[in-house]
Amino acid sequence: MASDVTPPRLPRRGVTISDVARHAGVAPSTVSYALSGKRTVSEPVRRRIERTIEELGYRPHAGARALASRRSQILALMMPLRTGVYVPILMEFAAAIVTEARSHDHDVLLLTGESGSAGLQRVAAGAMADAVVLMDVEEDDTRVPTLRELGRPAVLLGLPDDRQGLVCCDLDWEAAGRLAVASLAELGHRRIGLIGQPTAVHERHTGFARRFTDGLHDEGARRGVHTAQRPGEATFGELRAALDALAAELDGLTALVVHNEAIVPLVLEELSSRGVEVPGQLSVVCVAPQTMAAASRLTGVSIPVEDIGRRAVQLVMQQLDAADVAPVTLLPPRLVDRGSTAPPGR
Amino acid sequence: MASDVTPPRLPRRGVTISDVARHAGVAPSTVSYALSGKRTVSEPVRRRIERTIEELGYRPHAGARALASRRSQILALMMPLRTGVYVPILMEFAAAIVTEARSHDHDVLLLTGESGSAGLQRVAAGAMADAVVLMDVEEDDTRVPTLRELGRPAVLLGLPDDRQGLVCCDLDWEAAGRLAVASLAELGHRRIGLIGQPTAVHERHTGFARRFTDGLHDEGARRGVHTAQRPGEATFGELRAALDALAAELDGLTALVVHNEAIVPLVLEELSSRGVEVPGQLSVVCVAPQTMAAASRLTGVSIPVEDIGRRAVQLVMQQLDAADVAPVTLLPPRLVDRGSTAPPGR
DNA sequence: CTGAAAGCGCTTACAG
DNA sequence: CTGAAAGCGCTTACAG
Repeated sequence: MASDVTPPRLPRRGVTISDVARHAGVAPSTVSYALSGKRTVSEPVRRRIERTIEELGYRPHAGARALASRRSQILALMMPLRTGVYVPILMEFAAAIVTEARSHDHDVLLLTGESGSAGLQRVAAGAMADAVVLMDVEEDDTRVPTLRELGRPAVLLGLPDDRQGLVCCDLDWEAAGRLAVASLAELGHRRIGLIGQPTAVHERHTGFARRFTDGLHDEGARRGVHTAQRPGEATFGELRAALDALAAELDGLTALVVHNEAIVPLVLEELSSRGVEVPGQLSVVCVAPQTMAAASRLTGVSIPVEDIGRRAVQLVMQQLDAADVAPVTLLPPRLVDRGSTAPPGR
Repeated sequence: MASDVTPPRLPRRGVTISDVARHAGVAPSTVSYALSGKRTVSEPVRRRIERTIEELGYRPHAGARALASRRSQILALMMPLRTGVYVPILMEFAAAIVTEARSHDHDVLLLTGESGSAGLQRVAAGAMADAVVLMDVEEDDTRVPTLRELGRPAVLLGLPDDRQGLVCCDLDWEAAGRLAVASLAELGHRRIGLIGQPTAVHERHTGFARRFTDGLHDEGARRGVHTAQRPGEATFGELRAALDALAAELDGLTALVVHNEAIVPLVLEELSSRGVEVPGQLSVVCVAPQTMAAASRLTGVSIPVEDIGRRAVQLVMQQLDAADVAPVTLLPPRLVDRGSTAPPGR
């Protein structure tokens, strides 16, 4: 154990704002104002302070700042890791949220696991976080009542049934479902199948899945188009069964909508191994993030993951700035044509 | 805009430790000691305090605590999102780290993006985090010098070339490579192909990929076994080319090692569509987390993601407790037989 | 076993 | 345009 890393490395007393003030020949308050810009500071003084900060390597103590200003500059991100969710999308959300938060001078605290309400309580009531963003919100989400009690600025990614007093942000999933069907219907398709989210996601009553299928079926009904759906599970066997079931239910299926990121590559492979030409024999529309490689060959309703994440942070920052905020922000879906749809019939 | 959510919701002056003290008829310090356990508090007093805390819904102010105690109870997790990394593993690490951190009464601050050294600086020098865990460490990682300067407790997941004074934790990737070859060699295989990490990962000089291949080839050489490798990219076309190239280079290939999580399902599908029986005609060993569904049909060298993540946090906590810590902790790989290997020859 | 007090390092009215 | 001072809400020696 002779080679062990000698540890403590005590938080060596850092440079404080008073040190900076002394070296620059000003009062600590002036340093503070120079840093925050909340009061005008004369050019020469400001320059002197900036130079001193640089020289001494001064960094404001986060805790002290939080205590005095009543702002931690921390945003809590609750990201439950539930079965059936497509993890890369979660990470893309997280990255967008971190990036946008940083641009508002905030850091992001990551809460995972099932701690739900307890985590919210600890982090918000203890003033560890100024605000919170909740991901993967269910229709009847247990975190909602807690969130309301806390009375902290928050944004939910998703729409719970009871959203009184809360701010929500999401893709307009119903419009996405409509768009998928409408784009195919206008090409002349009359029998459209959907491979959707895994059963686990539906059973959990995650709103987006239901809103998407509602939009899709409703638009189909409005246009006299036959639609049918099967859940998408992540094995070839189940995928094959689902495709066969759709073909059987919709005799003469000419178009397929895939709302399941994990399955897109499998669908492509399966169709090609069956010798089904896309779009010659079957039109395919997928619902996936713009960034997803496997989806790059398919016409799709793109999920603007980065936009949603950034917007969520903006909404939370506006609340911190005491601005009025719309209770529901739904981002419109966009259809990106990548050539995998065509009029039906060979 | 009449329906807008009325915002500010000012951080309504919370209950403080003095409030609790007054209501319980004790000094604030006694409340503090009752909470921290750093001093004995008589049973009746402790009970009174606990009841009062419950009644008033008291939560210590994180910033005040950090300022007074010089501990933020926050662990920073640097998770660069680089191309070629398998995102679900990152999330599994993150989840394990959050869970273990919570069990040590710490929360996790998430740093992504390329902020590298700047992020470290801000978070550690500003006392926002007590310690840091770095993921996806490269052999010549630019964050290493900064980390050393900061002198904060830290653990690197991975082994940089220069690790003087640093604490590292990882799977023993070289042993994993040896184990994969040894297990096949002992069955009698003499020509073993490897589908490895994507080119992007190798080019970045991420140490684990090189250590794995070094171990694999070296063990092969020691045993007089022919080995060859190709990078694994995420499309069927490239996978087919790689398999063909391996078969050509190792005429009479009887075993395949797959060290690429994203590709495991594709490999299985491709082999089955080629009519190759596993393990009858080809033995397959994959290197993947135990939790990965697609790998559940293959004999594998399992990556103990959760163990590594938890251990990393333990190592960082030991440093915070001023304990001596081994500079390098390598977790041994484990072979899990799931029946996809057999002696060669039909 | 418990209390009174100093101090952690900032921000922000209050003065000038 | 700038300074002196109070205060944010805790923890931890110092006393008893």
